Amino acid sequence: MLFNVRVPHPNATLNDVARLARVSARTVSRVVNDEGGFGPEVLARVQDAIAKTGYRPNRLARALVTRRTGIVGLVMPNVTDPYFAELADEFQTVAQNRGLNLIFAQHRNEVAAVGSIFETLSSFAVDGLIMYTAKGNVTAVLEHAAGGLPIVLIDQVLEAPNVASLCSTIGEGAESAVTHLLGRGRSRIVMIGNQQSALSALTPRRENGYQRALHNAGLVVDGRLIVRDDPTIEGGRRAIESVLASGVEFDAVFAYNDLVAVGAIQALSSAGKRIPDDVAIVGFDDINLCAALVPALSSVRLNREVGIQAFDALDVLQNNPGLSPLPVPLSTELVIRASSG
Amino acid sequence: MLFNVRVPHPNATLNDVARLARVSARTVSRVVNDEGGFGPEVLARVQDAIAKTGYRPNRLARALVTRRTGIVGLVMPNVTDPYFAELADEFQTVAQNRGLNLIFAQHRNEVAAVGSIFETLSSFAVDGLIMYTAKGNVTAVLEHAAGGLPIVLIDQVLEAPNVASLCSTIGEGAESAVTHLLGRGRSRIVMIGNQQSALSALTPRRENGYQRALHNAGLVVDGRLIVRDDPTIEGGRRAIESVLASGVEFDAVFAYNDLVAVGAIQALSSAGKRIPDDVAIVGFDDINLCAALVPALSSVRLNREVGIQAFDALDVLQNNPGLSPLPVPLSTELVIRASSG
DNA sequence: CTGAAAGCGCTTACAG
DNA sequence: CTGAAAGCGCTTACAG
Repeated sequence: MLFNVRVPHPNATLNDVARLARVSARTVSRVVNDEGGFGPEVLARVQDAIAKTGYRPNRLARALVTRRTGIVGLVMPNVTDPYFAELADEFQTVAQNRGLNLIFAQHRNEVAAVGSIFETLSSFAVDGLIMYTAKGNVTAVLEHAAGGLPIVLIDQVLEAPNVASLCSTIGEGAESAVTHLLGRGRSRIVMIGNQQSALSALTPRRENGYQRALHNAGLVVDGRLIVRDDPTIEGGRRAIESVLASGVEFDAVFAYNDLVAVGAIQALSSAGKRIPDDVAIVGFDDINLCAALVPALSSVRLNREVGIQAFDALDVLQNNPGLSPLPVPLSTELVIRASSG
Repeated sequence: MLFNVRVPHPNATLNDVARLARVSARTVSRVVNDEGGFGPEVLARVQDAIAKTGYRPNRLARALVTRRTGIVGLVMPNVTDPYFAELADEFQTVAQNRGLNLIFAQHRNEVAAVGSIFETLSSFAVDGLIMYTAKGNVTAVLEHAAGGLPIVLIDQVLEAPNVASLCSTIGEGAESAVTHLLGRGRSRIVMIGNQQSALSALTPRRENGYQRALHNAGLVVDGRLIVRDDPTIEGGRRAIESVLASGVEFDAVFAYNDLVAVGAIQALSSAGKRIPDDVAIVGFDDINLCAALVPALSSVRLNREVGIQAFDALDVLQNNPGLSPLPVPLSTELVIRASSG
């Protein structure tokens, strides 16, 4: 039938190209995917037809048969946190370099959100998932991994088929930060922990590192120096205000993350304390803001190769269905700046 | 043929369900999409079969025929900027509420990146694009819009079929900020502009607003008070340092954005200036950080309904192919806090 | 109320 | 070196 009743799509298809080039769809497919196995004359005709029609492969149709979408799901607590924003940026860069695309989803630490994110992403047949932990998502992870979905879990250890775990050495990083402060002659170090993680099942790795550092230096932990609040600027401010109000002496602060450190600095400044002269301070995560502050904030930098490592781990899972790889540690590095120099 | 040689997919399909429920695929489709037109007994059998097989619709296959993927492309300069991170968060929330998913891409203000982003996203047959401007992307936008892709452009005006423009009233916001400072008795107001946008084709809307506010107050612009640098903390610091070094008197600062304001505050504090006593300051964008600073930073809040407006605009474009809607203004609102109180 | 047929745009065996 | 056929998992007309 020469006259098609249906409204033709504006976008040319493989068959349109084939017709114009007077070859089969199979041959066009070979050219498009650079498979070789066609003569120079045919190649020229096909290329010409592609140019004339403005043909673009439909990746949906391709994915339906190859079972590879080229889409990876990135699941995070929230991008509003600068630490996660910077990570999202890195994952985006690595994905782009590898010709992959990212569907982005936030779970905001709500268990229900994790469930629907899994539903949605797996219905799009994503090639895999890279996800940051939300409490209580273990069941959903296991279920979808068992169904064949490769999942790279970050900062959560789970040994199961089709699941890879990358885990930052947070405890070690915390220990090195506190050891650094001790080495600078500070001995009364406030530890600002995360109130929320204290409530969760996760062990407080920063606090453990803090304790080990003191122990290694032959010091005992003074419980009055350990405070916990929200992992935000406001939380840091409140935490330091409470320590100041308690009248306990201190000469350094190790904060749960950089935002907490910023809040601590605010509270210290308001109280007339000078940094680092009166109080040295070290944050955690080493977000971009650290270097821009005055004084610049020392911090524990998490391995920013995590993007590459995550996609590598995904590759391994994809090429070895059912594999249950060992957890991979991600290194941490103390970055010393003026706030504790 | 009862025995299939191919390895069966772990995931059940519509046909698997149909076979088990002893109905046609068409009927299962009706149930899954809640189209009605089936008896209660059939419904029960199908639901049962869906439960037994763990069937999940394959959205790729559905999209291939419906020509709706449920995926929208979100294109931004970069998420590392807290302003865009907060916007990404908002778009994400609205998308989730509407049952849509976001493929996320950053162009980092590189023209080449915009081109490849368009290629990729349109090959996935996304339902539409929401994008923040990169200089020189007009051709690519027009080309893909002409091809039928609905595009919502934010902070860039372009009248073309299948393109909607949402544009913040940045000039008005700037004007209100400066008028507010004048009303607080400040008359020597430093304007920190963006060096980069000065070089681009975009008119410096904040600077225009600044000038209008002074003009309305019967004041003349002192060119020595207008400085330009990068839109970053460091840029703000450098800008104020240069003004301080020049010896020109000033009693207020209006900054290109909040990060610039933070840098300005740092430079002012280092110089022993008190805020707002010696120098009042107003930022732009009203990122979350503003409220957390001490003193809290006044800022111009851009309409944070932009998420809803963008998706609404996309809806309109999708339902009216070829439409070239009028640009929609997005309101701005001055948020007064301690830094200029 | 239910189903058989065709097709979305591509790739995968297979044949020559 | 090239092509005809079948099929990925779904929906869209259409028929009864």
